[in-house]
Amino acid sequence: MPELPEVETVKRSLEEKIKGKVVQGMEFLVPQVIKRPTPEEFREAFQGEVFQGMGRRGKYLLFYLHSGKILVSHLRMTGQLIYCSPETPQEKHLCLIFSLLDQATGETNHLRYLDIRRFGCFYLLNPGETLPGLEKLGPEPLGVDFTLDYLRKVLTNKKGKIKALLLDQELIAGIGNIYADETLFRAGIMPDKPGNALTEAEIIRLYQVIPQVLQESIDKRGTTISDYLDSEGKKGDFQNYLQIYSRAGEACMNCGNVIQKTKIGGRSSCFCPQCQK
DNA sequence: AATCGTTCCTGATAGC
DNA sequence: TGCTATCAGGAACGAT
Repeated sequence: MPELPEVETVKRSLEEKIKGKVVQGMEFLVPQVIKRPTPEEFREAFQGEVFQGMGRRGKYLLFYLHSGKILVSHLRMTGQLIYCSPETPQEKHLCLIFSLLDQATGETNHLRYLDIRRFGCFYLLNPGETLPGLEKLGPEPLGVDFTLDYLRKVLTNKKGKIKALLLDQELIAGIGNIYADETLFRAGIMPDKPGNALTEAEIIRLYQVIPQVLQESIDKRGTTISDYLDSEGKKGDFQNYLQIYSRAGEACMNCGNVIQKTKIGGRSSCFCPQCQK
């Protein structure tokens, strides 16, 4: 499932490929992934548009267009953005095709959106327009706004379970189930501990470990558990470095005890009862 | 205000 | 073999 490192990897693997390309046409095989405006208006608005560059905010991908409009994409669980030749056979779960023209060479390529579960979504925003989910995002955990003071303030304030707090995009942007489990294991904190029960030492450890895990995963080009691929169709590598996520029943690599699994906020959560307090 | 359950959706897997 | 049930889960939404 794409979280911050996976979305960042898609951005990095796609940006140079689409920069300067002209949108020649589009096909909507599963129009329901286009949330705003209507698919018809979406197609109309894209006439003659040029991709200028890309950005990322939390788990959202941003495509900056020549007109000043922004195409926003969220991959949710199983979304994939693939850059390929128009000759590539149509994939089973193909939802959208953008045909992109390179004016220098006259070549056309496809930017395709695939999504097995169809949870992903696209929005086309006019200049100055925003989305509730995007606007309310908390600070980027790899950015300067994510400070120890911020984390301390936001946690000591909350009675909810720390795992649920880490998944709350309004508190910190971009952490999903994989990296929530990984950070809590590395910080030695039980996932069901209330936010306001964390000690100062635990908050400091968490503050150090969050950017560390995310950056390590970006360096390994993300985690591929089942579906995630980058824009070249390549798997990530960080699944080989996971210490706790999806390892219930296995031995903890730190103490050797059996890794446990529980549900927190409706999400499966793996933890080591020995190493996490 | 905060927290909970439900919804969207398909595929892998378990159990009979 | 072939059926049904369960699970995977991000975020919007409604209910409490």
